[in-house]
Amino acid sequence: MNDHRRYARAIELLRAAKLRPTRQRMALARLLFATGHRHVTAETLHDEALAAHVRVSLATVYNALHRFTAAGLLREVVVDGQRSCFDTNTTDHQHFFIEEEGQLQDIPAASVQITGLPAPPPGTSIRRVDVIVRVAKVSG
Amino acid sequence: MNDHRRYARAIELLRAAKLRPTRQRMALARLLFATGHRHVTAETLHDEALAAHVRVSLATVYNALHRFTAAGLLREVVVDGQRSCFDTNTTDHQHFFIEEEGQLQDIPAASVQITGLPAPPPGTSIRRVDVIVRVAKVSG
DNA sequence: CCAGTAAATTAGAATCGTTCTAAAATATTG
DNA sequence: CAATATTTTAGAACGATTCTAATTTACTGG
Ligand SMILES: [Mn+2]
Ligand SMILES: [Mn+2]
Ligand SMILES: [Zn+2]
Ligand SMILES: [Zn+2]
Repeated sequence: MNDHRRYARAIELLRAAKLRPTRQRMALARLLFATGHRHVTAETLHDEALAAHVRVSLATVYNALHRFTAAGLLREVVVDGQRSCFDTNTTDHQHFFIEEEGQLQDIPAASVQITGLPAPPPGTSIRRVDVIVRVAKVSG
Repeated sequence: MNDHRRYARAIELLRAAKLRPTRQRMALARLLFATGHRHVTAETLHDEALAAHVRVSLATVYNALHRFTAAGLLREVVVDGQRSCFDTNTTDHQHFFIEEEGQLQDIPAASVQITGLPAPPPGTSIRRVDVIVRVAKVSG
């Protein structure tokens, strides 16, 4: 799926999710979906919007990220206890997390196999299996 | 294991980590290590201490959790972006996370196999592979 | 179009988990 | 015990996030 297609799909899904296509949401959707997969925090996206001369408040960025996530356009990735990270790649995949940089990097889902998972606790069902491979820089 | 023995073990662990065995640390170590493996947050441990009539500040609980972690007595588990969770089980293992309850449950490491991990990004090495199986309650 | 209504945006306050500060208390060493 | 280093602590500060309530914007039916 190319970028233009993804952006078109985002607008489509906004409508399907009954989210009004406001100036702010369109601009954020474009930043998020028009140039390949992204991992953003509320603050990085807000900074990016301001740099692109899109006037939008931080509160609206938070609102949009959560609405987009609820609509299935984004996925939240938990990497550290301090900030939320949002991923435009909603397909099944895992992440490298570079500790020094706080940077995420996708691992194609297909390459990783998880076997031998026991049954979930009684009365529950598996929603998602999150794999974070924490890596650190090495000298050399 | 009786009280006296537990005290001895707590002191031993703290000494090995070059941490002075203060009243607060001993009490927290006893709560953490004397009754099987635990998953705690700073706040749950603080509440527990107060309930056990151990006078200790929340700041000291945070300090202790971090010192214990640095000393290898605890491991930090990231489950959501809002709070830090500490695990007395420092062996290689994974977790079920019950979303409604915010509860962690151990998965024995031996049962799970992860294969097909690609090489880490250039200039980095793998520190740890975190697996969180997110489960939700189902009716029935 | 327009008016009426619902939804969204916003600045700023509030909240919450966590960390920091700096002063008092405690442990260790000699 | 004195001298020193470490620890504890209350409370302030912090940073990410959420909330509030007033304003603005989008939609709908006429
Ligand atoms: Mn959230
Ligand atoms: Mn926080
Ligand atoms: Zn990703
Ligand atoms: Zn565990």
